[in-house]
This record gives sequence, C-alpha cells and structure tokens, in this order.
Amino acid sequence: MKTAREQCEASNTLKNAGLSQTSHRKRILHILIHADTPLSVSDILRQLDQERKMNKVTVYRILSSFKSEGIIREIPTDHGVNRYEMACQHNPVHPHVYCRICRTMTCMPPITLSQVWDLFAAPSDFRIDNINVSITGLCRTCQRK
Amino acid sequence: MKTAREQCEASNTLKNAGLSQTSHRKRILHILIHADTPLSVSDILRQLDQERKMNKVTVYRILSSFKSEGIIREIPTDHGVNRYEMACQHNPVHPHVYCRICRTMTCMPPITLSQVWDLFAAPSDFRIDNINVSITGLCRTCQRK
DNA sequence: ATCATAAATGCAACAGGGTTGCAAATATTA
DNA sequence: TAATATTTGCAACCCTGTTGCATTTATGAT
Repeated sequence: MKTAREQCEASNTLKNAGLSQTSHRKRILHILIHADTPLSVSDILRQLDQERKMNKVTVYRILSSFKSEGIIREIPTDHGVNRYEMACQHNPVHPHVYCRICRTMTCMPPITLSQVWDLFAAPSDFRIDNINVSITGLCRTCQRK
Repeated sequence: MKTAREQCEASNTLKNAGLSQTSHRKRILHILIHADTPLSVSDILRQLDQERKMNKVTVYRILSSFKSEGIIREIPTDHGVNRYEMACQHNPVHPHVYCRICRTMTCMPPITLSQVWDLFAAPSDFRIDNINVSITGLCRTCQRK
C-alpha cells in the first residue's frame, strides 16, 4: 500500500501523463506534492526563487499542462487568483475554506453540501459570507470544436 | 405573494440596505434584476454604455457595497473574472455551470453535492472537468481586526 | 555517443481585471 | 437654501495571466 505522496512521485506522474521529464516540471511537482494548502502561482514562484529563479511564463505553461492532464486541480478565488493542488493527494473533490482578508485557503474533509451547511450552522471560528459550487467544463457547443 | 423580481425592486432594496438612492445604483440594480445569468463587470458596463456611459471604478465600488450588504452574490471563475447575481432572486445558494471555452455561466437547481454527481454521472450534454466548492468568509484571526 | 528534430524555456511586451488618491459633482440634513 | 457627507469620474497604477519569437534543452533514430 503506497501513501498518497508516493503515488504522486514526480517521475511516475510525468511518465503516466506522457509528459517529458524536465527539471522544471519536477521542481514544480515537488513543491506541489509537499504543500499543505493549495498554492497560487506567486506562492510557487516564491518557493522556486529561494533555490533558483524560474520564469513565470514557464510556471503558467507547466501548470496549464498539468491541469490538462488531470495531475492538478485548479481552485478559483474571489480575488481572481487561482490556486492549485495535486489531484492524487486530494481525492475525492472536497470543499475549500478561504478567508477574504488574509487569503488563506484550507481543505475540508470531503463531505456533501448539506453537511457543509450543518457544520457551519453550529457556532464556529469561521464566519461564512458566501458558499460557491462551480462545475467547470465544456458545454455541448464547445465540445464539437 | 410577491414575485422575486418585485421583492428585489430597486428603491426598496437600497432603502433596506441603508444605501442612498443614486441613479447609478438604480441603473446597476435594474440590469442585475433583469439578467438571466450571473453577469461580469464587463457585461454590466456593456449594457450601461448602450444608454449612457458609467465609469468602471464606479461600477466596482457599487458592486462592492452591494456585496457587503448581501444584496448580490459573487461567483469566481477559472478565468479570474467574477460574476454577480441578485441574492434575493437566487435563493437558496445553488451550483453554477461554467464553460471554460465560451465562458457561459448558468444556474442549476439548488441540489446537494451528491445529487450534482448523480446528475452528471448520467450521459449529459455538459462534460465536467472540475467541481469546486468554496466557502468564503473571515477566519478567526481576521474577525478580530 | 551524436546528430536532427521536436519540445520546452526565457524574455519582452502586452491585455484585462481590479484598485487607489484626489478633485469635482451630487445627495442628504439641518 | 446652505453646509456637510457621500458619491462619481479620471488618471494612474498593480497584479494575474497570455502571446510571439528567439534560444536552449530533451528525445529518438542512426
């Protein structure tokens, strides 16, 4: 029985997705695998730059390919900044809690929507302003193109 | 029994929220009330400009005050563009379906998350890439400030 | 190993959403 | 109607994310 972190190991992940084994991709995977919250591009750049700089365009392109291959999941926020988490470590899909002031995002256990409501009906540390459920994909028209 | 559109009527909405009755606010409310999908700021500006131009800063500020007062609900998208819907016309909170190509957003009936899964497990016109559940608000630390 | 080809990366410049400071215009209250 | 507080417009700006093109790096066949 492998742990989620082993299953997500960089070179296997890239091989399974049919992506070439570049040092850039491995570095970004390494950061995502060891993150304990979903990361933004600026979070990733900051971590990369501690060791060796990487161009932001490269980061965007790598994340874009990871997203297409289903390696990572993208989470939009109110502030227009997307965050990313490893799909294999964060299964199944689960709610995220986001503070609109300090912009901290944390993962919740994978429960149903009505359970989310129940959870926050009780007195809690977190004051909810808004709950969003978004289903993103391709509409019928755009699938044909 | 009033219809949702009557309940949302502009001058009452502003009065209840304690906001002054400016023509700008009424124009934006009018557009939101008559929208059949959640609108982005550029959607709103485009509609406004057909009649008489309004500065985009004003639109952002008005939407921001509406959001603080709970008059409208904000829905983030993968593309970093927020969309807005009248809270009183769109109760309770419900999922949104968003096409990542044409960027069309539509409202779904207010069902639970597991029902959403069931709905899309069956053959469907819409191909799901990603489901996001986000709870936005204030964490304990930021509530104190 | 080495070479040719395809893919990945860096750089500069750009596009668009959203924000801030300040001056001018408008609404509210007395 | 005048005084004050609020709202609006304008210019300039910040940040996220994208595009085109030149350069570098990985891959696959010889």
